[in-house]
Amino acid sequence: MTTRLDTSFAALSDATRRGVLEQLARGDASITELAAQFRMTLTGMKKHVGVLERAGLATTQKIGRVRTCRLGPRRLDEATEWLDRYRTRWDERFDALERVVQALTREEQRNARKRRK
Amino acid sequence: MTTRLDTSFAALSDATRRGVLEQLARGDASITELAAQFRMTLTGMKKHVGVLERAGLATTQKIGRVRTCRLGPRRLDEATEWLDRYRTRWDERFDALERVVQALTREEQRNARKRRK
DNA sequence: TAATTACTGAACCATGCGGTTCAGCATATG
DNA sequence: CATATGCTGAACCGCATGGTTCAGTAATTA
Repeated sequence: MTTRLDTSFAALSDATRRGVLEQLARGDASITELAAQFRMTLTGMKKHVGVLERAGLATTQKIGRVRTCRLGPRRLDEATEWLDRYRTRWDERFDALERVVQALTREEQRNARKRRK
Repeated sequence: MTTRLDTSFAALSDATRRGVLEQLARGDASITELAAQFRMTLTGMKKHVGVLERAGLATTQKIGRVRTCRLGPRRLDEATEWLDRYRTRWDERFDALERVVQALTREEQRNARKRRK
């Protein structure tokens, strides 16, 4: 089973596609324009845009002979949400670890003082 | 060129690996335990752990014959950072779009009122 | 109408991914 | 010592990916 989260993260795992998203955030662009900017074939760029489209990160519309690409619905929320939830637990875990380390350190210092006595 | 961001996002694009991370957030685990939980070969699970390790999301340590896996350094910050930066611009863009739409709507309403006169 | 432009689809290629099996090797356990 | 356990590496499989070329088709422009 391949979830939407899978396709979102997979779409983001390519530098070219992240670049395209950043470009689209600055304004709509045609396939030709994107292909030129990233030094790539039209066909190649179209595939990347297809991936972004399937992940819901971009939408396209063909008017006349030019296909205009723009940012899609805010599907990134899912990815961000997962990272946030996960990072929280991660941080909790590291904080707990730190507390243990600090406790051990204090213990160590007490023992050191005791030894010096 | 394949950046660290690439490998981070790629590592997160698989449901099994995200599951492993969630599991590790609840506590350390051996390869055998993880393999059992996700109904998979030891070899298969080891590969997943390897991917997480290479992405800096997990670390492992072999003591005796068991390899214990735990969460790695907070490498996720990079991914979160990118998403945040990107989402900001995204939202700005959508907000701008909304303002335009609203402006057009108000214009439309004014015209409608004018027409009714 | 002729030429150019913008995209599209099929086919191909090398590489990598997710997963397996199988044959080991090292460490515990009886 | 013998056996079971836990992991590891190599090799394989089917399929997806990132990219290309080539041969179109449809829309503009001269």
